[in-house]
Amino acid sequence: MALRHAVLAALLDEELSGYQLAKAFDLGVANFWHALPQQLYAELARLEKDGLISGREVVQDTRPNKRLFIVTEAGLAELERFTASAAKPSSIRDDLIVKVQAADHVDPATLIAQLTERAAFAQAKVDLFGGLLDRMRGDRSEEDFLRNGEGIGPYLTCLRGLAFERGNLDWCERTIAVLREREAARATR
Amino acid sequence: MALRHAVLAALLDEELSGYQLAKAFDLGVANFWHALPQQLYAELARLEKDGLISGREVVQDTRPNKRLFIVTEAGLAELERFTASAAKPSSIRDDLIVKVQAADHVDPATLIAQLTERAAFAQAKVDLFGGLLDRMRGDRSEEDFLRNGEGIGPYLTCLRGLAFERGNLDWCERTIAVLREREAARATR
DNA sequence: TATGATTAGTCAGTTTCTTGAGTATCATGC
DNA sequence: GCATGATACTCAAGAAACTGACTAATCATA
Repeated sequence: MALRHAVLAALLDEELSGYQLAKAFDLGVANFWHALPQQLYAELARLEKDGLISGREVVQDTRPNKRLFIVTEAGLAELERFTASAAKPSSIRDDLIVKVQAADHVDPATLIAQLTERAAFAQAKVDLFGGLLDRMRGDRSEEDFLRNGEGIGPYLTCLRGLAFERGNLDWCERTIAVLREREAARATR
Repeated sequence: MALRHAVLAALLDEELSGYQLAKAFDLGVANFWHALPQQLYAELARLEKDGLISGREVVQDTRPNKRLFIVTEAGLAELERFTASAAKPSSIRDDLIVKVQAADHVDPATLIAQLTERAAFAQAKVDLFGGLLDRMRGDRSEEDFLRNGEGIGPYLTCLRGLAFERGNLDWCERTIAVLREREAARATR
């Protein structure tokens, strides 16, 4: 039951529709969780049923109507309770790392192609997160913003996302370089 | 079906029992995947049924008997196929980051406690991975080992694990510092 | 004027992961 | 001499996540 709390946390700062939430949780801005639209709509229904969020219908004439959700008092209390509960340690779960684990038994060129693709993806995320941080910070310095600003939660999680993707990028580049060097060494042997 | 390939990759370098695998995939050395014993035993059974690994009974007199598994030719081919298939981008999924996302609405002291705990955990992992890397590398330099050594797959994945935990550690410490400073600023206001 | 993309969602089915309990033997420490 | 923990594994049930298909309107573009 952690998606539950991720949704609550996302709805704290803005009133969002299921559709908007889905965009945020899809590959993109979701630097602190990931989920598919189906999961989110289901979770929103459960959260509303349990009184942790409340939705209001917004009638639109040019677009289909939508429902916007906000966190209730009960929802905030639930988040507070969640925050105090023990967190399980996060661990990496990544196809690409599994592939590299098998590096000694598998075609290096294939691996390099995969790593290159991932590096590009990571770079795009780094740029995206960089931009998001700039926007949140406005014209203030990071130190000033974090000391005195409002809404630092999203900023801090975005910082983690940025560092994570930088880590991905560095590792991909390093690994590509290693594999290339070994290929070159093998060719001249 | 990625646990499947994670198990195959883990069995490439050593012949392991389900129990040993479980230890590796539990909180500990599993720097490239995570799974519980029940999942692993089930996956091993499936893999053997599909002919991707083969097990042999080892009779022990002081301990319960065990079955050791190795990857078959078919298993290696399956890994090769997997390596060439598209990898889905990995994303973070972490309770603690959800909690920090809600930082503006939640008790800072609770958050700091959680972050401190996680920082200690991350530090332990950093130490563990550092030691593992030393052992794999032996007396060679990292450059030399990665250029000419054998079994660099596990080394490279361990490097990613190390960087990831360093990232966790840095972020926890930074976030704790920010929360403390804001607490102090609030107290004097 | 089709074609595809975007907004806004729903439904069904399957796989994967987690929780919890249980079995059995042997070694170690108090 | 009895509790604790390690080795080695199994079974069942439930929660969470993923796959894939589907409705229905509007807007952009070629």
